[in-house]
Amino acid sequence: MDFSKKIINWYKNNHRKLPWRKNKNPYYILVSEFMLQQTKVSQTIKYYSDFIQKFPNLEKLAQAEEKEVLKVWEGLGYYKRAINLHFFAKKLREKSIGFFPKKYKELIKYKGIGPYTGAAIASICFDEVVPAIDGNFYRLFSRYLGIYNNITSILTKKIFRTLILKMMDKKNPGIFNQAIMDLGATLCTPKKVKCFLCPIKIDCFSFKNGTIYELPVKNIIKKSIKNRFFYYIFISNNSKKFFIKKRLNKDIWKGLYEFPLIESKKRLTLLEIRDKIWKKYKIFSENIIYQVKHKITNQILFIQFLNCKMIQSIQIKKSLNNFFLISYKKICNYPFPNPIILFLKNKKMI
DNA sequence: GAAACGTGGGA
DNA sequence: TTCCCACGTTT
Repeated sequence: MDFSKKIINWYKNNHRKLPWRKNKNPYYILVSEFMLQQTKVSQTIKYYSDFIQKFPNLEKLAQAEEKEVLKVWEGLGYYKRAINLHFFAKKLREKSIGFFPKKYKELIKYKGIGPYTGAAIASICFDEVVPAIDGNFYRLFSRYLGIYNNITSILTKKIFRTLILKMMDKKNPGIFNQAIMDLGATLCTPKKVKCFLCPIKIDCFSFKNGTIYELPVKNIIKKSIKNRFFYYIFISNNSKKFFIKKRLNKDIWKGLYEFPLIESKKRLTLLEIRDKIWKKYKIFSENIIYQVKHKITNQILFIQFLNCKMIQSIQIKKSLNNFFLISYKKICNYPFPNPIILFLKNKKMI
């Protein structure tokens, strides 16, 4: 039995039962594949059903506002994915209702659909013979074939693509792709491999040589970590409203909402914070009422929240003219970054 | 080609 | 606690 036959047989009996695998509806695969970019299956499952319930099809997604889409995405990270997915739905509706690109080469023209996602959709939904090469593929094939090239280099990626294309099952490319992913996710894992259950171990280079953990090879470039100090001002009044605005800069959390902010490269004393808040917003702030350390790849955010009583005056309105007031009841309509969610939970507002 | 973009889990 | 790793696309 050849490689792809063994893989497909194994898949028939051992595949994971995932919510988006109930049929080949391209919209379901599209949503799941966007969520799965840089995200584990277990985390995706928590969001997928809510997303489909809220936006059951492309048309409903296209009609939605961006902040509704981001609200369902809240906490999942890489928020640009949600914006790109929404943009994709709107773009398709411009062409004609019901249209969905079916070819790999068409799919990867859209923002947010790269070689992996394009191939996953084209193969699973439309039976195109293209490998959906994700981290599982690099791990599994480098071990199986004994490839010691650095998998982060462009040349290696091309080599993998060529080799895998030859080994693919030409009749069931979608099943083949999903089978490799499942095998990589459940048996041929980064740690604690389960070779004893593997259907292809007898031909596996690394299994035969007892060198499973040598592969895959990747060059890890250690990057310096940037510290950032965020001071959020929670300006609330008696009628249970507070100021927020949307983050627009080319920075983290684009599209999410936040309170008025003072950012600094260094830690500030309470006096310095109050001074900066006064200079920027013409507001007297009070105390630090919550703090949280938030880590992102290559960044550590030291976030403190200050409270502040709202006094009606023309000066305040001017200095906060980019901000708008929302009531506590409307919190559920706006997407916020995780640290702000933590703050709102801590203050029992959600 | 390198850096940016988030979160969760395990050692 | 802290560190390290896993996970695709864009610019």
